[in-house]
Amino acid sequence: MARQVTGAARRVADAAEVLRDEKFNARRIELAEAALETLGELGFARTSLREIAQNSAFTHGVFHYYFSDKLDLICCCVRHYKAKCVTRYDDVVATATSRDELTEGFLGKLAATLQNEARMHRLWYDLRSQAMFEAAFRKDVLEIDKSLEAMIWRIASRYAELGGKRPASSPAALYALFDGLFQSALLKHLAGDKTAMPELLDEVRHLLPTVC
Amino acid sequence: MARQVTGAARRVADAAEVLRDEKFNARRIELAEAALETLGELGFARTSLREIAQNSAFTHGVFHYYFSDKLDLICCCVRHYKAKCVTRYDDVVATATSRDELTEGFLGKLAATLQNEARMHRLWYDLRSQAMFEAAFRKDVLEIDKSLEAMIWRIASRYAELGGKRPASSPAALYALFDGLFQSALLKHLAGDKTAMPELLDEVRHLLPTVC
DNA sequence: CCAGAATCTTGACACTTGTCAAGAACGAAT
DNA sequence: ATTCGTTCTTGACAAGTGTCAAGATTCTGG
Repeated sequence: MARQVTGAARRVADAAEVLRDEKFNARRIELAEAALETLGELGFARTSLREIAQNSAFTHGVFHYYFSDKLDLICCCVRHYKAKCVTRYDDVVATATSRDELTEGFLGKLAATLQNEARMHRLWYDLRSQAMFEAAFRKDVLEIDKSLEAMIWRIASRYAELGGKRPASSPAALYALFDGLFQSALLKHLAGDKTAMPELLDEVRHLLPTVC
Repeated sequence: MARQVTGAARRVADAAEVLRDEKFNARRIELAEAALETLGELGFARTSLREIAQNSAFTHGVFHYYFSDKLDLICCCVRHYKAKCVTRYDDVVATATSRDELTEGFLGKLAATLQNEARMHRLWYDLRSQAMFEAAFRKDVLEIDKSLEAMIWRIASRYAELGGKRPASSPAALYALFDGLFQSALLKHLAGDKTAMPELLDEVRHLLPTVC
């Protein structure tokens, strides 16, 4: 019977495989991030593997080394997307000690993200609507929606708490309200409507006291 | 100089041209409706002219006879879409004489449309998100959004009026709220979540008194 | 230094796509 | 019946696409 691998040798071999897996996953994430850039630029409908490759450090064949197919890549993108934005307002929530402070902080971040991350947001709306057609995306998209709903709930809860109250509406309703206003503002903003931003901020400023 | 056409002959010629234009437009609408069927089935990303043709009485070449290109066809579809759904609840608004009656009527129609017209609604969300990428769609999509906002406003106004009140929120906020809840319910419904419908109806039932 | 494994590039294949134009089919006027 | 205009079909073209596999390149372990 062949000599068995010693415990130490086994641990070394295991560690090497774990490291290899980590490198593999890191590359998958790198490719997913490149894909998100292109998806954000062109949208789901017009994003090809060759187009993604052109905006990355690799050529189109590499995707088939790391992903079973294009759909697998896009699913990885959707899953990775979550980590990008569901804690956007948490520092405002954590540091605000008055309603005015929370309002101004929240509105400041809202304005910044609408202005500076418009592509990422429209990508989110694109992917979410694709999830209605593509079953493979739904679980992750629903999970992200849940996280975003929780994010809005943390803001609303804190705002209400600072006034000695509780939010008047459910998490689902508050998320629908703020997300819908943001989406509408984004479409107008992308259409070049200069009033989109001030109207959004104004609307949210007026709504916070009434719903929380 | 050649004899001029008589007034009667001119009128006949003009009438013929008007009739020809009407037939031409009627065919454009017919093609747009066929396209909407396929768009509803497959989504914008996966809808080709050949696919549309297969689900119509024509072959792919006919689209280039009536439309300058595929984008022109899709724009016609978006414009035509408007006529389909922005008066969905008007008869409920017109006939209800109490808040309970309006609520039950509205919820009934909401349930029916979520159940029976799910594809049309996901198409709307698809087209609206495509409008963020494709400038040619934006004007029409913003117009449809305006009409839908007005539709929700008519319901909310009437509901408030039946209680001797006025809505507590703006048209934009109410539309964002109800549209967002509906969109979320649609995604869950399409994902096979049986609780989507009852949760939506319950949420709306609870919200109406608080926002109107 | 070398062998083998891992990683990536290249190029081909089959297929799809939008667009275009020739011409077939149809309808209307004479 | 014929001619002309309208409408539609057919088929081709160029370009793009996802996928696959051969092989080039790089890295690692012995």
